Amino acid sequence: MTNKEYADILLPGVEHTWEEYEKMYPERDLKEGAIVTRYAPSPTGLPHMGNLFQAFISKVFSNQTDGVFFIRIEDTDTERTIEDGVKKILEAVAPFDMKFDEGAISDTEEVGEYGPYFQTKRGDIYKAYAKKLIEEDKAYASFASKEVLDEIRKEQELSKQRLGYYGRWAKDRFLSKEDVIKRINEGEPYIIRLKSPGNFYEKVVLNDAIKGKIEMPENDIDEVIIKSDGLPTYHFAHVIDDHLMHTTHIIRGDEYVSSTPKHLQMFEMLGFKTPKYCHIAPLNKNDNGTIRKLSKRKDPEARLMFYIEEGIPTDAVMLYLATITNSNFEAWLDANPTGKIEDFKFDFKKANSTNGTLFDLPKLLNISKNYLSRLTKDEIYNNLVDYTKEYDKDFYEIITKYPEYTKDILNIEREQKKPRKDYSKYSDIKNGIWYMYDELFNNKELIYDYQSITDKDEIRTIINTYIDKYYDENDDKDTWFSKMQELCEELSYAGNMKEYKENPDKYKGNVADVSTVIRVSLTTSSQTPDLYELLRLIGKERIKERFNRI
RNA sequence: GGCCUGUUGGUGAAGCGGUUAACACAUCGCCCUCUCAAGGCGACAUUCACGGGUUCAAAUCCCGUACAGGUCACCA
Repeated sequence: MTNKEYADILLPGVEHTWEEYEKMYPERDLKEGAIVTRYAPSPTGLPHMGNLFQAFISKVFSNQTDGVFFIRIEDTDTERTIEDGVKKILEAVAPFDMKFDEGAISDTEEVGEYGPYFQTKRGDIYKAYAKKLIEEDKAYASFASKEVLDEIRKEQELSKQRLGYYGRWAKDRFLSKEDVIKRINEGEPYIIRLKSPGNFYEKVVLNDAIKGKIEMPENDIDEVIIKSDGLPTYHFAHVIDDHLMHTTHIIRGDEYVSSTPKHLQMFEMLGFKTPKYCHIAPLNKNDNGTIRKLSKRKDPEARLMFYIEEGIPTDAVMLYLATITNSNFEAWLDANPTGKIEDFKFDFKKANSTNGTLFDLPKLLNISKNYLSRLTKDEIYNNLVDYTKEYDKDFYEIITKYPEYTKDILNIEREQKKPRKDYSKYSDIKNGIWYMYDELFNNKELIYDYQSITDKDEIRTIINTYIDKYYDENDDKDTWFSKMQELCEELSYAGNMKEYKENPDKYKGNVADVSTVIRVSLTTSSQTPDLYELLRLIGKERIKERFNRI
C-alpha cells in the first residue's frame, strides 16, 4: 500500500489536494512592505477590551502600510460556539471603527478572495494538508483515549518527568499501517497527530517583533492536528490559514509565546514561509494594589458595551488604545491636537514588551475629557443626542426640543484655543447643565448650594439690587463685569480681588462671593461655567422668575 | 515542577553603557478681573526588586536570589 492510499484511508473524502489549494490562494498582489493582519475571534462569547486591543493594533499596522486586515472566525470549538456569535462580535466591535477588508460579514456570509473565512467551512483544506503530512510520514493516526492520556500523565507526574505525548510515551507513533486500518475498520475513534521531529534539548529561536529574541526548547510533543470531530486544532488551523491567507504578521496575546515553537515547527514541516510574530502584553488592572489580568467577569471596563452605555466616546477609547500601543503617541497627540490615529506612525519596537500593560480607566477618562473639549458644538450636540436617545430618553426629549439653545449652552467656552474641559463622558453632561432647562429646574425640590454668604436678607439684597440696578441684557462681557464691581462697591464688597486680598478686613467680602450668590440663586450650584454666558442664555424674564423663587 | 517573560517615584511609563532618570496622571504649593473645569509656574525617585560580577563608567551587560505573570488540552 502506498502512503497516498494510506492517507486516503485515514482522511477519506477530501475533494482537493494541497497542491490545488496552493494554486487557489496565490501570493497577494501588494506593494513592498505591506502588512497583512487579521482579527481571529472565536464565536464563544462577546469580545472584550483585550480582543479589541489586539484587533486595533492589527488594523493600525495593516492600514499604515496599505496592507490587508481581515476577520477570520475560529469556530472549531463547536461545543462552546454560541448562537449568533459572529453577529454579536461584529456588532460589538463596529463602534470602534473596526472595518475589515475581507472576511465574515454575518453569521453565514463573507467577502474576499482568500476564504472561506470560517474555519468550520475549511475542513477539506486542513485535511488536504494533513494528508500531505501523513504521506510524508510526518503525521499519524492516534487512538489514545482520554483515559489513556490521563494514565500517561499520572505516570509522568509520579516519576517527575515532563508532561505530554512525546517520545517513548507516544506509543501510537509505532503502530503498523495494518493495525491502524484494522482498528479504524472496527470503528475505533482516532485523531491525527504530528510526528514531531523536535528535540527538547535543542533550542529554537523566535524573533518576536515586539519582544525581541526568545530562545525556547524545541517542541517534541506530538501535537494533535485533526480532532476526532474532523476539525483542526487551533495550532494546525493557524498555520494552514495564515499561510493560505498570506498573513504577514501574527499579532496575538503573549499567552501564545510558549506554543510558538509548535507553530514554527509546523510551518517548517509543511514547507511554508513563517510569518512575523508579534506578541502583545495582556491588559492588566491594578486591583487595590495587586496587578491582575483585566477580567471580563470582574471588571466592567473590560466589556465593550460599558463604553457605549456610559457615553465614553469610542474615539477616545481608541486614542487611549493608541497611547498604550506606542507610548510616544501621547506626546505626538499633544503636539498635534487634531491629529488622527491614522496619521501616526506606529512602531512594533515601541510597543510594550513587558508582561503587562496596565489598563487605566482614569487615564482613559482624562483622554476622553480632552477629546470632548475639542469637539465643535455641533459635534458634541449630535453625539449627545445619539447617546441620550438610547440611554436618557427624558433628557433626549428636552435637548431635541431646544437644539439651538442646547448648542449655545454646550458652546460656552468651547471652540477656542483653550476650551473648557469638564466632561469625560456624555453621561456627565446632564449633571452639568440640567439647571438651564426650566423643565428640569421647575419641577424639582431645589437645594441651593450657597457658600460664604448664607444670610437670607443679604442674599435678597444682593440679587434684588443686581436685577434692579445693574442687570442689562445688552451689556457686553466687560461692561457686565464692571457693573458687577459697581454692585460690590455699593454693598461694601471688594470689586477688585487684589485690593481685597491686601485688605480683607475693609470689606464684607469680594466679587467672588457676590457672583456666587447670583450664580447659586440662578442655578442652585456654586460650580458652573461662565456666569456672564449663563445670564445671557437664561434671559431677563427667567432670571427674574428664578430670583423670585427664592 | 519544567519552560518562557518581567520587576524604574503614589500610579502609569520613557530611557537599552556616560542624561541634573523624560513625560503623563495623582498629590501639594503659588499665579490668573467672578465660582468650578481648565491653564501657567514650582515641589515630588541621591536612585532604577535584592546580592554579586564585568567596565574608567551600569537603571542599562552577565550570574544568582526573591517576587510577579504566562504556558504545559481532541480550548482557542
